[in-house]
Amino acid sequence: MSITLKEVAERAGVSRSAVSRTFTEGASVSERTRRKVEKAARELGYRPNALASSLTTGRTKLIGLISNNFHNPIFLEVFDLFTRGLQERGLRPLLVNLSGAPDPAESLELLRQYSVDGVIVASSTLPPEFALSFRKAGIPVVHSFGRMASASQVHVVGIDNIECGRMAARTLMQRGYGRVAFLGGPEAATSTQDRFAGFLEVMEANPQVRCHYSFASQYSFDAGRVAMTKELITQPAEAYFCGDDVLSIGALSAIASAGLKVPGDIGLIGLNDMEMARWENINLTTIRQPIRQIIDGSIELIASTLQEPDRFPEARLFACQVIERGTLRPLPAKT
Amino acid sequence: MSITLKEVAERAGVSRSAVSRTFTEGASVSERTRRKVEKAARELGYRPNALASSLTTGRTKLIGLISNNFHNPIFLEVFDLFTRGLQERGLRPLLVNLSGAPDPAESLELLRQYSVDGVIVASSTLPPEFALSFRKAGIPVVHSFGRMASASQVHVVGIDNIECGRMAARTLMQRGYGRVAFLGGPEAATSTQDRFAGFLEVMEANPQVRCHYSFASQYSFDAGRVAMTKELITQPAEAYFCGDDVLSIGALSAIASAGLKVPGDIGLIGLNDMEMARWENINLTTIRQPIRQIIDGSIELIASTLQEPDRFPEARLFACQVIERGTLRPLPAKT
DNA sequence: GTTCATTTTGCAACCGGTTGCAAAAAGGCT
DNA sequence: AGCCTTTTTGCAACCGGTTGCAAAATGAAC
Repeated sequence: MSITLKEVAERAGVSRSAVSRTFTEGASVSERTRRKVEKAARELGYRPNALASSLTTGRTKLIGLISNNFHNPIFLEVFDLFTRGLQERGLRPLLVNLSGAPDPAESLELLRQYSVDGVIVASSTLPPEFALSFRKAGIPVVHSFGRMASASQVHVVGIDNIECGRMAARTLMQRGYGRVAFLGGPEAATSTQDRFAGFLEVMEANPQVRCHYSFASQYSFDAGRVAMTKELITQPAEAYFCGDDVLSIGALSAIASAGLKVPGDIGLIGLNDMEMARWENINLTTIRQPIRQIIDGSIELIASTLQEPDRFPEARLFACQVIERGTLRPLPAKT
Repeated sequence: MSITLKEVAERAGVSRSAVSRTFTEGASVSERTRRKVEKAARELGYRPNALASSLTTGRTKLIGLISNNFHNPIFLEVFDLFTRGLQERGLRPLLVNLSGAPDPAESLELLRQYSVDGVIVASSTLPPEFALSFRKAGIPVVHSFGRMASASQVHVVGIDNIECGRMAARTLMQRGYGRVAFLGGPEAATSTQDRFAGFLEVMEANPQVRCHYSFASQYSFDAGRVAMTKELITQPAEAYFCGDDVLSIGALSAIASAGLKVPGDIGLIGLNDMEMARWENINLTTIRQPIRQIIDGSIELIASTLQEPDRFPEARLFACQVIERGTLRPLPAKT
């Protein structure tokens, strides 16, 4: 079916090695044979079989891209940037969807079977141990959007979620809210835990402000909507820090349905600054997570780790920033 | 690094063929050796190398998943469903992002190099010729969300975009709008062309209604916003059929910014029924495209084509349906 | 035209599996 | 036990490449 090395060799009147060498960076071939081979290859439409060569070279240029966040619109951008960035470096993303909760261990075996060169775990909810299992199997791995453990064994690229929690709390304090709440994603998600921890830390330093919390079942519009609806039944807070923009938008929707106004009746601050947050009909005040930098950093890191597998584990954290829009009451006038 | 066939064979005290056969469906192995081999394999943590075996079997179980729609939130769901569905059948999606406009021909070569078993082109904007180039190269291909050409050479799964255009036009007619417009995606997109054609067809049968049209530069929020902003500068129509929900939402945003009301001042109907369309703060009247069926159908079709490569090209089209929400004026009361 | 260093080339073995074939083992029957 | 059929097994070749090594070709220097 496909053209092979041998056919090109025959047509060019050289050995198979000669053909292989013409297509191998930095191999020794004379100008004359190179031209003969290239001509024959062109005429036949030959392209070396990447899988066959991987057998001897040990490199497939395949990168496992694993995620379980297929309900958060921000991840469309994440996939876009990852695939583009990997492609530009000649790497091929093999996508693994962990949403249906198939056994994570199984995905390791799967990617081993396909001898991927490396793995990117793009998830803010998977525990560090998951990424670690790849490293233990000798596969270079980067955990994007992951939790930064102090003595981490794997590369992590992302943000300081604890600091984001603090930042959100401080922002609410500045606005003078007297009763606030944290509306998190799934309690098992490391990102939720950390954002919550940072939030609480600041709140404990401000005991005059009442504070409570609840958790949505997942990072999705519907879950956010359900959680906020529950809040509205009992006594809602004056302002909420939602653990993610998509939750915020679900919450906004619940608030609108209840006939309440934002930020008049209830204030809201999200996290991520996803595309929809700036849509005029949403206009969400939020904390921006620098997606592009996180992804570029992740790709850069996995690429370097392919060259140098025993590279010391590293954490790259990027600063976040409050984006002022229309879902929090304005700062009180300066005295 | 990794455990190989040979090591398992030695430990189990059998030949390499015996080991290979234990892991090959339907090969002849006695119960006794199978057990010996399985024991040895388990102890060593052996997994056959999928790439190596693909060399002889000619099957990689890799499926190229190609798209250029990384700015339309609907595609997050598309990727979710595709990856899940493929995984369930033991197929692995190799993702190719055509957004950065890299040469389409290059992506064919790339996927040939990785000897994918088949290809799914998930795009409503790529021309039929693109999918065709894979078929010509002998690679099974399904074009999802593609244009149904009458004598198509490739499998197509999707909707009848022309009929959707008609449906939108009829819906606007029923509401008694006197001046309507089509706000399409990129003019080069087959889906836009077809939706436009259907729309025009009905409008020509209703010459009493004034009608004009314009096109956004791509299927994205921003492009929709820009296009509608331009419309508002000149004399806008009473109601618009937007070629896609994401355009509609951009348009909604432009309308809101101009201080106009929907559906009071301007009516809007979209196409897709993406998740955000039902968010209360958007609440878009739209035409639902049955994503799940399209994707299940695509996967089913590519899987069958792997078995039977010369299967006759087939088109599977699914019906669409108007979803009534809040961006069109209500039907006039019955007389 | 030699001689020697350097580059280019082909041979053959290998990467990790699969598979046709013939020999060996097992099973059935008289 | 002997014969025949069926199943199981290992050998060896192959899939499409790469690569160490030694031989052949080239080029430089004398």
